This record gives sequence, structure tokens and C-alpha cells, in this order.
Amino acid sequence: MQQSPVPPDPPIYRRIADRLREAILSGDLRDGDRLPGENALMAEYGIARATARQALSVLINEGLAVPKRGSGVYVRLFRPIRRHGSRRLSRRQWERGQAIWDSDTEGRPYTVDDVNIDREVAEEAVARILDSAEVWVRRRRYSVDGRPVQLSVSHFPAALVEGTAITREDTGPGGVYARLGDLGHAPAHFTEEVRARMPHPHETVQLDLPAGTPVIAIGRVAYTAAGVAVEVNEMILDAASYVLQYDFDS
Amino acid sequence: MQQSPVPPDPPIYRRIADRLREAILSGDLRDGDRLPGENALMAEYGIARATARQALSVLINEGLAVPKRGSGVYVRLFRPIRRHGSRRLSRRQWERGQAIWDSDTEGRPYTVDDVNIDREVAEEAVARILDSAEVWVRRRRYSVDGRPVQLSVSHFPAALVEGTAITREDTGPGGVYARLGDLGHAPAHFTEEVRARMPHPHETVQLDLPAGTPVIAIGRVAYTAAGVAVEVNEMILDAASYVLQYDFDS
DNA sequence: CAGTGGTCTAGACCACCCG
DNA sequence: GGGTGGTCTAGACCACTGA
Repeated sequence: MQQSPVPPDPPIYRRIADRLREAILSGDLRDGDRLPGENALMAEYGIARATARQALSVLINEGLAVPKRGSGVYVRLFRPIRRHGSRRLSRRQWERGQAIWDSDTEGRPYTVDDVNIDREVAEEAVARILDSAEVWVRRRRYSVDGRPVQLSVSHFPAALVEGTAITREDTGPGGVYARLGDLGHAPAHFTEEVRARMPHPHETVQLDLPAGTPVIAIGRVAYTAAGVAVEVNEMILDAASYVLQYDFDS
Repeated sequence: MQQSPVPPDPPIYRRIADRLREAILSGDLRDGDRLPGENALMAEYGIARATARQALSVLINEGLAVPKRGSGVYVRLFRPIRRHGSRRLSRRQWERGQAIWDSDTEGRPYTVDDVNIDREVAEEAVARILDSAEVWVRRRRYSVDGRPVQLSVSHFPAALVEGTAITREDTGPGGVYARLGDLGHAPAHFTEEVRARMPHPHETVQLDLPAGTPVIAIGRVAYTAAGVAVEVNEMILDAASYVLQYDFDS
């Protein structure tokens, strides 16, 4: 309908990848199943090693399969956590477990590691939003079931939070938002910007991401009722581990 | 701190990829610039062709570069559209006869192609949410600046919308939401589920996605004030073309 | 220790793009 | 027409996994 005159046959490696993908998406191969390996593909299709690898690399880069050294290539599993953004009170009546995508129980326990708190000169965008050249920065990594799933970097105006528990590892009951409330700057309004992209190398390492896994980058700004920005939080989520949910009225 | 005892040197192709990535992210190479090609890398590093290709494929799969046959490999450009979640669906907008998409593009021209409207038996999840075994389905593709950026599939309960403009290509002023309002089922609440993943093959084709581009999958359910689900809309967005924004109160 | 995936070489032919 | 990326072969050595 809109393509060039002669549609050429797909190359071998792509046809093999298509067949394997079909098997995965149709459910013939299930979570954790082993795919035919390089040697199996070479024998089955009479192709060279590099070609078999190329076929498998397609699926790996699509996030459908994960290679395991010395073992094989396996169908990847997808068990997302549901993260709630806005949740209006009015939701009660029409919330009835009607999710489009399945996800694990919402209350799975998470752990925090690699906590890091520093006073820094703010990046330009952060400085502009917070109207503050210096910031306290809280960096954290969250894990669920022992697997890292999220990186978080929070920025607070230095002058505002100086000397409070926000500058210490233990922020006390209620966390940083409760402490901001103590200061008379309780967050009342949030803006979240959501993007998706392939991870940078340090994100790949910190989140232990296999190839073919995008990240979701969330930039959240917290404002007081008076409209003062009091926190800028940049989060990087393993896209394979999350479903974001936003509820709102028209 | 948490790695194995002996960190081995990264392989050649990875070091080359790292250097090129550095050049891109630091701004030494800018949008649309040409990267050193396979031959250049072979000469510069004294490596085989396959190794040079491997280095470039890393950047391509990361979405940082795009190969162009017979020409070269180029730094990829980003030009995201801001899509407003909670704000964009304000009742005023669609009651004034404006389509939702207007506020998405912020002034950039858009087109709709491949419109497709059918009466179908609903998939299980959709049938459950809409409480209707049969649905009218509106499939569309949106383009901005001549580039496809979004696929959209809307489902409506067949019994509700039968015979209305929702089952026709031209839905009239205000679009489908205004028509639902005419029926006394104006949407009042929305739930959006957001995921990111690598695209399926048909999405790659329909959105003309280069390698290394994730998609954002949004599942939106529209409810009336009485809590009746009246629309399930599944959207697939080119992740490189979008920033989602959600504003909400705590 | 046999099998697996990870890396790399040295060739080859092709389609495509641009000057 | 010369250079580019796209595909493919036929080898090689290595590190890791698992029975």
C-alpha cells in the first residue's frame, strides 16, 4: 500500500528470529524456557555461527530473551510492579481491579541500598526550578525481591532543608515529605514528566539490566500549596519491572 | 563494592562504543552528525569488519545512532512532543469542539491516517472492563511532521454507541467524547496505565522505528461520573517522540 | 569436561546512496 | 563508480555453566 515496488525476502537471520518470536508471543515458549541455542540453529538451518548469533541477538535486543553464559538463551519473564501516580479520592467508586495489564501484588516489600546524601551545586535545570543554586541531594537505589528496580535522585533547596533530618540518612517517621511539612512547606501539588529510552551504561550497571530493556525516566517536581517548588526528584525505573498508573478526573 | 573479584577489561568493541557514546552525550557529536563508519573504525583501531560493526550496533541498539544504507551512521535526533495527561482532558477543551490531539502537539501540525473502524468481538480484558462482549473499535495512526508517532485503538461498548457518529469516520465536533456526552455518558474519570518496552515487529513497521527505540504503551480507561467504563484506548507511542506529563494534587 | 555463549579475524557478495 | 552499510561463511580462542 505504501511500500517500495519489490518487497525483498527477509534475510535468514530475521526469519529465524521471527519464528522464535512467534513461539514466544504465542506462548509455545513460556517464561524461563530455553530457546534453541547457537549450535541448534546452525544444525537446523545449516547456517554459520555468526548468523545464528545474529538471529538470537534480535530477540535479545527486543527484550524477549536473555542470554546466560555457558547455559543458553532463555525466554524473559515480565512481572511488573504497579506504581500509582495520582490517585484521586473519587476513585473509590470506580476502582474495581480492572487493570488492562496484569501486575504483581502492589505491596511487595522493597529495600533501599546505596543511600547517598550530599550538598552540591545544582544543575542548571534543577537550580531554575527550585530557585536555588545549592541543593541537598539524596540518591537511593530500590530493590524488590533482591533485584534492583529503581534509581532515585532527590534535590532540595539547600537553604530550606539545612540542618533538618532531610540532610541525614534517617529522615524520621513519614520521610522527607513529613519533614517538609514540619518546615511549613508540605508538598501539595506534583508534576511528573515521563519518558522512555534505552539506558545509559551506568544505569545498565546499577539496575543490572539485560540488553533490550528500556528505562522509564520520571522527573517529578513537588510544589507547596503556595506554588513553591520544594523537591525535584529524578527517577530511573527498569521498564520491565513497572507499570505506572495515573488516575484523574476530566 | 558489589562486583566480582577481577573486573576484566571491556572488549574492544565495547571500548569503541564507549568512546563514541561519550562523544555523542558530551555534545562533541551533535544531532545528525556522521559517526566514523565501519572502514574508518577498522583503520583506526586495526580491527576486523565484524568488530567495527559490533561497536556501531551497540550505539544503534541504544537508540543513540541510526544507520543509513550507502551513506553512514548518524547521531540520532530527539524532538519530543509533550503530551499532557491530567490536564489535557479538561472538559472545557472537548466541549469547545477541539480534539484531544490539539493540545498534544503544541502547535505542530498533525495528520491522521489509516483510520479503521470495525465492529468486533472484544478481547477478554477489554470485554471485562467495558462489561460488553461486542465493541466498536477505532484504529488510527497519528503523524507529526510527516513522521508516524502514535498508534491508537479505541474500544466502545457496541450496544452503547450503535448507530452514533462514533461508528463513523467523522465523529463531528468535539470528537468521540462529545458524542459520549450526547448519549449521557460523558467521561468524567480516567485511568492510564503506562508501560515501556521494545516494539513488536508490526509496531516497528507502522511507526517506522529505527532500532533501539522503545515504545510507550498507554492503556486508558474512561469512566462516566457514575463509574461506568465507556472507552478502553490502547495507545502505542514512539518513545523518542514523546514526553508524558501528569499533574496532580497530593 | 562437554556444551554454551562472548569475542574476534579474514574473507565474500550484495543493495543502496551520493557525488 | 566508489564508498557505505547489510548479510553471510568458516574458522579460532576464551570464560563460564552445569551435570
